[in-house]
Amino acid sequence: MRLTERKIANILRQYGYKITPQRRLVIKTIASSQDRLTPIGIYNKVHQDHPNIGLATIYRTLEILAKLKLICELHAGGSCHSYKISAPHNHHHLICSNCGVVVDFTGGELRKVQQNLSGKTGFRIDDHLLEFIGLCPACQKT
Amino acid sequence: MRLTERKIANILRQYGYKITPQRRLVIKTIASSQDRLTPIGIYNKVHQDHPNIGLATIYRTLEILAKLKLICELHAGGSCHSYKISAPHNHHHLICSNCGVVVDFTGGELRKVQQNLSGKTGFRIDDHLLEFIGLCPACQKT
DNA sequence: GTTTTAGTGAAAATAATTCTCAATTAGCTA
DNA sequence: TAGCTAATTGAGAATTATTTTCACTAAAAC
Repeated sequence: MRLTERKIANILRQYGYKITPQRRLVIKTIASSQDRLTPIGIYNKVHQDHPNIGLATIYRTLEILAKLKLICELHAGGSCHSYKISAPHNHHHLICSNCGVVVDFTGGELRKVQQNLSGKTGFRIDDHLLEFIGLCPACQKT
Repeated sequence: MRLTERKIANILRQYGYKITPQRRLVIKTIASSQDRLTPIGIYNKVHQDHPNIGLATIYRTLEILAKLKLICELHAGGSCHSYKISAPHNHHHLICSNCGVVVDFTGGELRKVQQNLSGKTGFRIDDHLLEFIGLCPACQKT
């Protein structure tokens, strides 16, 4: 079920987007990173080997990938606007505030909370955001 | 337990910050708003009656209030960098994606999840972020 | 009231993001 | 395989968001 570069490319194609070398590079970079990456972080990584990719292209690609939910945006721990590859539906994130590593975990625990909340408030709840922040085992030692 | 303008002023004083008219205005504006407000949103509101307050002062004040956890930053539903007054510890937010109204709710449901996650991953978990996003009753009708 | 030091506005500086447009190219069609 | 067409690109300009600088002001302690 894990999203690979190839699967993402196929999905993009399905939606009518062209598969350009630049888009491949962005996807590969995100898919192969353990950490969350900012637009400029991605730019810097890609730029090393492909110095004439433009920053605007990074932003444009991220916009598409986020819209199709192929990547997700992380918020906790200071840095909004950083991204990682999506994991299967209903997953959340555990982020190391020191090294930035992101661990996915799944959990339907929120369904009950959500129903309860919806009943009490009358809101129609569409989505939620759950992130934990802390220190990974390696960073605790140092 | 609710944070009033006066309580916030006292806390600021305790921490050695001066209570200036500008800070009062920012605090009053946030404390009296049902919605989340962006820095510029706050600036615009305050600016109407007090045209010579500077935007930098808004940013500086928000920084202090956030550091002392007297306001909290909201993320879900597109607009990062918006703020509302803090509610008691262990509260989370339910946000209307249409009108921006924010409802606080409390819930210790996450304690178990957190312990479990900590046990499994070895992370030392320090904090978390939980927000629900949807449509409030009023906005569902229109 | 005086003093001290933090806080202020205004403008400049920096950072982040989006837009514009001419040139290029992916992917279809013959 | 070559040609066509619309989507995509890079470069830089434009816009927006945020932070810094600095001379001046004012809050709070005495």
